[in-house]
Amino acid sequence: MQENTLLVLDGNSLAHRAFHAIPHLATSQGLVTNAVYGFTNMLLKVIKELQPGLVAVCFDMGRVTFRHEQYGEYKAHRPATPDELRPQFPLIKEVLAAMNIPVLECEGYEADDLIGTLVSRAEGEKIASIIVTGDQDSLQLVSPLTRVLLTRKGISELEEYTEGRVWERFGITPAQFPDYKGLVGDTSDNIPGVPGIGPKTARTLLKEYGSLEEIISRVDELPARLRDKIRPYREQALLSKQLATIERKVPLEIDVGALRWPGPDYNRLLALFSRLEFKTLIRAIRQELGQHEDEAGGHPVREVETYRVNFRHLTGKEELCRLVELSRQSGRVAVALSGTRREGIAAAAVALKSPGESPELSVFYLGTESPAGGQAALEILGDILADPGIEKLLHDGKSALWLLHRYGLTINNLAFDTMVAAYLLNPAAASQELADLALEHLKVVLPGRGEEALAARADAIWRLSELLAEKLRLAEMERLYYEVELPLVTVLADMEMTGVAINRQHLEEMSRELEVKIASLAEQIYQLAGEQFNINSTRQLGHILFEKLELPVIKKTKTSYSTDASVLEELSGAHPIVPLVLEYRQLMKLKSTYVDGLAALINPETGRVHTTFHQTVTATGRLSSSDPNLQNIPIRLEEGRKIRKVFIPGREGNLILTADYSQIELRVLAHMAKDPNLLDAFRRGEDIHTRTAAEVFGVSVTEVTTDMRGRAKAVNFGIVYGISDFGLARDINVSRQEARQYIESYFARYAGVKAFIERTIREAREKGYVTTLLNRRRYLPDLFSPNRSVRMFGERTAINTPIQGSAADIIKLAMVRIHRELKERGLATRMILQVHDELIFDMPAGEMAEVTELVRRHMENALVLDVPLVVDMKLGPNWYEVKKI
DNA sequence: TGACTCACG
DNA sequence: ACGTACGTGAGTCAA
Repeated sequence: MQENTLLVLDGNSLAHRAFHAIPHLATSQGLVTNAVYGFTNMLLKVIKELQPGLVAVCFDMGRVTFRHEQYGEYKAHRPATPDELRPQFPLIKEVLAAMNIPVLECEGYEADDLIGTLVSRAEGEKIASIIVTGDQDSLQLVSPLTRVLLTRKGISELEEYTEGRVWERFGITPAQFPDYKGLVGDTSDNIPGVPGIGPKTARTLLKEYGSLEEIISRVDELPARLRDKIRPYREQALLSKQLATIERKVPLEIDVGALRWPGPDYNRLLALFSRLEFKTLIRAIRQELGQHEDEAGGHPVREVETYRVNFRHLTGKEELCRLVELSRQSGRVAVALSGTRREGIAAAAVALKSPGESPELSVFYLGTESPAGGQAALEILGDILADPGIEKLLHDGKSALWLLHRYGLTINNLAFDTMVAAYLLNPAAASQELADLALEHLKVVLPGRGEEALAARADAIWRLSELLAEKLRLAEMERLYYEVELPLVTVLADMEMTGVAINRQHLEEMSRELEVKIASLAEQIYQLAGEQFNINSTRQLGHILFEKLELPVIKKTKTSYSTDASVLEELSGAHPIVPLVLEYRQLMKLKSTYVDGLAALINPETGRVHTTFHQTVTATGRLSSSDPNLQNIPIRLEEGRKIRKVFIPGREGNLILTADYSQIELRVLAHMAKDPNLLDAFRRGEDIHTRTAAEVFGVSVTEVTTDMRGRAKAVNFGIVYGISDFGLARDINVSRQEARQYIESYFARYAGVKAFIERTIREAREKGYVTTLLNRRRYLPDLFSPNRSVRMFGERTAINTPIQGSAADIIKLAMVRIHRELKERGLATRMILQVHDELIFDMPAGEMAEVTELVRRHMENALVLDVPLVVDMKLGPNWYEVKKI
């Protein structure tokens, strides 16, 4: 700690910098926070680096300062503070209050003057100062005891100015800054200076004469050219200097000693950050606090209210049996597990309510690994979890199911999952971790490790369940939660555990074949390039194509030449190396991601891949899949499509059944928009793209060419994505004007769709969010961005999310019902994958009639829309050779 | 870790 | 004069 260092920040200057440096940031409720975030981030960073003993932040106050009295035009052309920034100042001051950092303001003075006054006083007491600002004017305050950190492009990069550095950079001493400004002026502050005198002349003059006053008193010595420039503007120059001079004697009552910094009020800070949804900052603070607590013999941070709960560590058989009793009496338990999928369950904590007891909520800890009673603890846990008469509340129930899986244990009656509930309340949140939810909703910091941490988690799950259940009710998402998302947790767990069988021999064969092809392509590419290089490196490839071979540059990326497929396709005819690179890329992708990547994830025990489905990741309500991602297995190009041959049924005599919704998103659109033309097309069972082509091109359905249909298909896609002429033009390779025409004639023929789009955006602006058919919600803070392109992005999202999200609602509802009926009927067919509009099953051939009927019935009737939902089914010995049935 | 590229719906 | 299609995850390079 630098006990005798004073850190002073220019609040106004830094807030402005942060506002312009941080692209856009807002809470889920639309509160704009970019400047607060940027400012806070920077503040925490400098404090951490500099460890100052004294801290203050200065702000401007009052529109009129003493400088305006000296010169009415001072800062006359300064643009008004943006509307998005102004309300962020009080928030910044709240952050400072929570940080225990004094805010200094004085009527009629600018932040600079307060800073000047503070550092002058500090110097008087031999205290070193560091000024952080984005304003060059402060450089005049640099001295042997005072340094300035100036923000450089953005806000987090700071450049340190000592006396030496000021001289190097500007060729003047810090004290000469006002003189310099007096000559050169400053357009941003509307300080006039002397017309015709630029930085170079000013520097030379100051080097020779030292000060502006000296220059003026000896103006006759100057060469005629300069003399005539300066003489008529003597008064203006002196006034300019006066305006640029920082006042160091502001009548501040505060003493430098009073700025001694006691450190932050962590509780207040965390509560504020959770209100502002600064997740990363919260995590950083929690981590820092964790470190402090771990320091042996160090001082635990007492002012932080880490959440502590009383709990009982159960060991004896009797006590454990008693827990089952208590759980039954309670009727519901919140359970937190610790451990990993590799190593198993290490411990569990159970929270339950004992009527009449005080406190009502009791928490129990069970060590499942301890030699004494570990086995018994696990059995007791298993009994409680399996008992359908006891409601289970968990955070991330699917992970818990996986942890229990190896012990042959499961959960019956999963009554609440806080992770999934929080996701519905704000699907765009960066994290749904329990610690973050506890902070956001319960305003407590969960402890990091140990028995008390697990106990606190169980307790928090109980409290969050009650809180989030009420929030779901208020948001009218109870049906979506209890009928779809919550039961889906178990469905997804079953799908993951079943896994997908893989033909490993076939996969290895493909790997060898690809290896040979890739090596041969690489050889040919090196030949044509005249050297060996890494074809995978876009930088090296760019060098070869655009520098060595001098091919025309079509497109640039932020950092260099673009070499993506669209560029290479355009260059295909220009040099024989280009098509080879395209083919190399394609095969390389297949080998590394799909062939070798997939092989690496085959579980040696089951011979299958067990993907993870993520239920709380996407902003729209879709699922995602990882490790491996089985939702992006190639299909569009034949070479890649062959990968699907390795996805096989898990048992002899089984088949792969696929069932996909036909045009589900356009059907959802037809239903939501109630457009007569679109409704009619689907009710008649027409080919939707052909019909659209006929409408847009004004021909009869029989006259539609392949090309017309292709364009119409792109228009239909575009509508769903929130269309733009630019995007459409790029996609189908026509002029922007032509794309514009297609869109116009589309909207002329489908006026209901146009009205739907306008209505959706309007409602989104009014409410701040959009909803799906089952009332799934997505907040759209982008709609309120001051940045036009961000705002338009928000508008496209407003269109796409209800459509994409409603399709997700529908297929999830179908999945829950299909899973339930397969189970009820005791069928051996297993649902193994979901790919957004498609379900894939591993099915005994003998169950075909029953299962196809069941699947179709649930998928087509998941929701009743104004148009029929149509499902296409395919059957085969693997995922490649499936034939329509 | 971010940028780039590319696979899917 | 901008800068754009919506939603994901994985592999690779290069700092």
